[in-house]
Amino acid sequence: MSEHISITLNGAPTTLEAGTTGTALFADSASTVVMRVDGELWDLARQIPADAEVQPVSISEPEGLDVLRHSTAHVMAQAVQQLFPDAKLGIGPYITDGFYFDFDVESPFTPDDLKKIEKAMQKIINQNQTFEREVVDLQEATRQMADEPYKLELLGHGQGADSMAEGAGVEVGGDVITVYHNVDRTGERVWSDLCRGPHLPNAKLITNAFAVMRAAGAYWRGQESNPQLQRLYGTAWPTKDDLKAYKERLAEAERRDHRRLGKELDLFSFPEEVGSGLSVWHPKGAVVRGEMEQHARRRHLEAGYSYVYTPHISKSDLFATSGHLGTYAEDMWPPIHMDEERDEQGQVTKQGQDYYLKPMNCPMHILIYAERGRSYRELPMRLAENGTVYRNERSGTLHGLTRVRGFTQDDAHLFVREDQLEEEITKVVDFVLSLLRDFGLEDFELELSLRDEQQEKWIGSEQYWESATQALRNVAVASGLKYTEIPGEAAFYGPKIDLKITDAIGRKWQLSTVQVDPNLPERFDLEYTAADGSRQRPIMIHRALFGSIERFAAILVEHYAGAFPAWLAPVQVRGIPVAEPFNDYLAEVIEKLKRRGVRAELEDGTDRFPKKIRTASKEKIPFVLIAGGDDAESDAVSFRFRDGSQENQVPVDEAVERIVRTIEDREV
RNA sequence: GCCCCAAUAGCUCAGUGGUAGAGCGCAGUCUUGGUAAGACUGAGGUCCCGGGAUCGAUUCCCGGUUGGGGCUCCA
Repeated sequence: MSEHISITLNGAPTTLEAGTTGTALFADSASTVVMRVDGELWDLARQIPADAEVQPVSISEPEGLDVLRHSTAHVMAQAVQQLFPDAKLGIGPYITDGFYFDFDVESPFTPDDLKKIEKAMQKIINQNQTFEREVVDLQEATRQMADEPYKLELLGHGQGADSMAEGAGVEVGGDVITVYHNVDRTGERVWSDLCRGPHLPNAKLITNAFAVMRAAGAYWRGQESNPQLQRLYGTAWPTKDDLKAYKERLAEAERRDHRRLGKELDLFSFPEEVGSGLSVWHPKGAVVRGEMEQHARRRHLEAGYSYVYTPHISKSDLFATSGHLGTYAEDMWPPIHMDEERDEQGQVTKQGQDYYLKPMNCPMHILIYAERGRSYRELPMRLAENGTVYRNERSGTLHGLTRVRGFTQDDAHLFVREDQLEEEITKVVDFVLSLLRDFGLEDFELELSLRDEQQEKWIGSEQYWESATQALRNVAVASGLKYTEIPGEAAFYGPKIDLKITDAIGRKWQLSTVQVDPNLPERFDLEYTAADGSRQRPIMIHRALFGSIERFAAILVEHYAGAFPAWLAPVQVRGIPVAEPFNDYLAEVIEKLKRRGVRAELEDGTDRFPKKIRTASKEKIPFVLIAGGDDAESDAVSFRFRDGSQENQVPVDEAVERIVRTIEDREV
């Protein structure tokens, strides 16, 4: 005699016997790993309540993958504590493409340990362990976690428990406290963790499509003042093929890595003698960079920007006025102390001065504005500079060209009247997008950093915030791009819009930033004379487009995997004669191209023909021109393109035109 | 800055308590006839730097430099 309840299953009303679990309901769907009950993810083993709205969640959909990875993290932690009984548990959430788990252990994990852990995990998985959910009260949770100091802290015991670390939400954070037990075939609880869940019904769903990827240090709760734990990163996928595809994706990213390609293609380097995070650009890299700069420069001039040049170094007063020495000092290089004189006793007879390398260009541009009185007729005034700045980045943060200690910003500062703000912001964002598209980037996302409700944090008038925010929002909407608003992320003086791009293999990069700033004009007491003769204060817009030219070049290297479009390619054309007798014939063709401004060269070395083809191919040269008997007879050349395709006996003049046109049109 | 790992020829990397190797690249010679590696010969090394224990260190230990993976931070 059983009671029935009605529920909504996948949107359709249906009835069930009371007490039915998800396991029973979805018994014939092997890929279902959890269920969504009234919008929340539940373990299948839970009983479905009356009137619930229920949907199955498959292992291969995003939320199912999260669960798979979270459960794999539990299995890993179980394996670690099996092998290292003294290891204390930190947190173990799922992340993009995988998961991690933090441990407090005596000594860090070795590569050998990782293999052992993986093995132990496989053993556990093969045992068909299940995950059991237990709802407990604080007291019971405390009792069960008595040996886990970090878990106790999450439960609110100990210090610092009030500030929740990111990721801690997977441990606690629901309405109730739950502990998950790993239960073996005999029904015995073999491992437990404080955890919100949900989990897979059975560990065997992990199959063998998982891997422990690497070990790294990580601070407890992400705070430097906290103890450093050992973090193990892992990944898990529904099938072995998915895991293979993931590893292939990583391998592809490695092949495209700008540090690797930068060396292989002889673009740039970081000489140890120069110093950490400081790049030098070799001839080929300088071509790519130079083309980028040249093109951007032309576009800027067309858009009404004026280029300026400013020094790399300045007396401290400038950065005191700008406020950088107050708020940004930690990121600045230590000062150079100049001009101090002392007498024989070592007493200072002439006071010295501190000079700083500039961490930003804005103060310099402001000085240009402030050099003389300005009229409202001069605004907007758009000052642009490829300005090299130096920042004292912490050594551990440096990374290839993307995070360095000296880099060149394609920086611009726009001085505008308040009534011009909205229009100018619109123009700037449109300009940024249009220029980035010239470089073959298409996949953009915008991020609006706005103020929040805490009024006292923000300076400036209501009207100013209103119009600046509205301008940014309008332009975001009009762009048709995906955008998110982040309240509270604005600088204290103004909102900003950041632009992120996704490259050819799906990685996201933060590039351009447009920031509204009435604060620096205030600090430097900037003015212009308005139409009515009154003195007014301009508003500044900071804008970097590539962000850092070096970093942007690196992004392009990775985006194109080193195979630059012809207009950016260090070598655009290589002529390869089929055999030596055709050297002179081909040399003439190359000469014609050079006269048209094409970066073309003749390969007249002693390698044999196929070897020369291979070499050109490895250098990713866009056009290989080949000439042999058939070509010479008909006053033609043959194309070999980067993809291996070819086109034979193209008349020389046509070939030249085609190459020149491809470069001019910035085609691939 | 903190934790871990690494550093050997121009590059990628083997290797060793008794001062060192491969492939590619480079140079030379002989070659060169149609789309990803012709053959041979050769040059090239302060085994990152400094200190220590050792009869002896590129190898072991300590410190530093640079790079890498993370944490944190960010263009």
